[in-house]
Amino acid sequence: MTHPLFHPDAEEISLPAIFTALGDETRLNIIAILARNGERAMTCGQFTQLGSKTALSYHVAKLREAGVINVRPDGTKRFLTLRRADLDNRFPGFLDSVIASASTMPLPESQPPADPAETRGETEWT
Amino acid sequence: MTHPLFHPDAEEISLPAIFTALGDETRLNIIAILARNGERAMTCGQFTQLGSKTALSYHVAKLREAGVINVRPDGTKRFLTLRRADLDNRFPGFLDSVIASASTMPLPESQPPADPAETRGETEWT
DNA sequence: TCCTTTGTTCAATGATCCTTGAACTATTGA
DNA sequence: TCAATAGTTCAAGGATCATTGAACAAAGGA
Repeated sequence: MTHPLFHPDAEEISLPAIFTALGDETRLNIIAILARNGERAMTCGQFTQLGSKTALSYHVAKLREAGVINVRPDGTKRFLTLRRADLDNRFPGFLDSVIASASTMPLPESQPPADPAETRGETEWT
Repeated sequence: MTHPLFHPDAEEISLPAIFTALGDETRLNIIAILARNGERAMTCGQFTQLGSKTALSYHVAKLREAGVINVRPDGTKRFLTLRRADLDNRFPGFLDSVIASASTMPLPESQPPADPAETRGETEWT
């Protein structure tokens, strides 16, 4: 990456932008899977059930630009995490209720078990 | 109205549809104003600050079709209410967190004081 | 009855969205 | 150095979206 990936500052995250980002089934599923995975980071490659490589890249960018997730490049991979702290700080209770509601939705298919190498050392990332 | 207005059943309300409906500033403002007004119903005419007559009709229909609001025709008016019970039942805590978050957003302009005749007897409507 | 109020419908327009495949970049491992 | 991996970018496509003005419909009041 010549440019670092753009992430909005916490105080710039807007509610309509979040809703727009979550108003798509693929993206809502990404969030649901991320939440289900605890604090561990995940790579785009773990979401192939949800769409093509290109589509995922597109949707992940939307979530990032809306401020919902953080994307940290590492080698050829991108580690995705929910921006829990920022969202909780800005809209307390909102993310939890979204996750709780989203977890009642069926996922397209269960994900393959995570490769331990892919989540190593990711829990302390902010 | 030759047809009664379509409203999705409570169990048909989908999360992506709600997000899509709320992912527009005009519609989010409608919700914020409705919430701020307590349980009282409001008419489209009370939202003219948010857009043209035609635009409001469009956005109100979107919110209704997504299951976020109830629209009850009465004479030449339409009384709008949040579908609090249905949403709370289906996605507990979600609406409250949306309202709490949305209430931190500035509204385009303060609404004129409600005409008492317009809210008479509306609090028990479900 | 006629006029006003309130909101809907329609067609048109431009914008934005989502998906696709092909081509590309960057990094890693052999 | 060469090939594989992981993901991005681009252009094109069709679909949906939001806004506008003009015409319309339904109800209520004078």
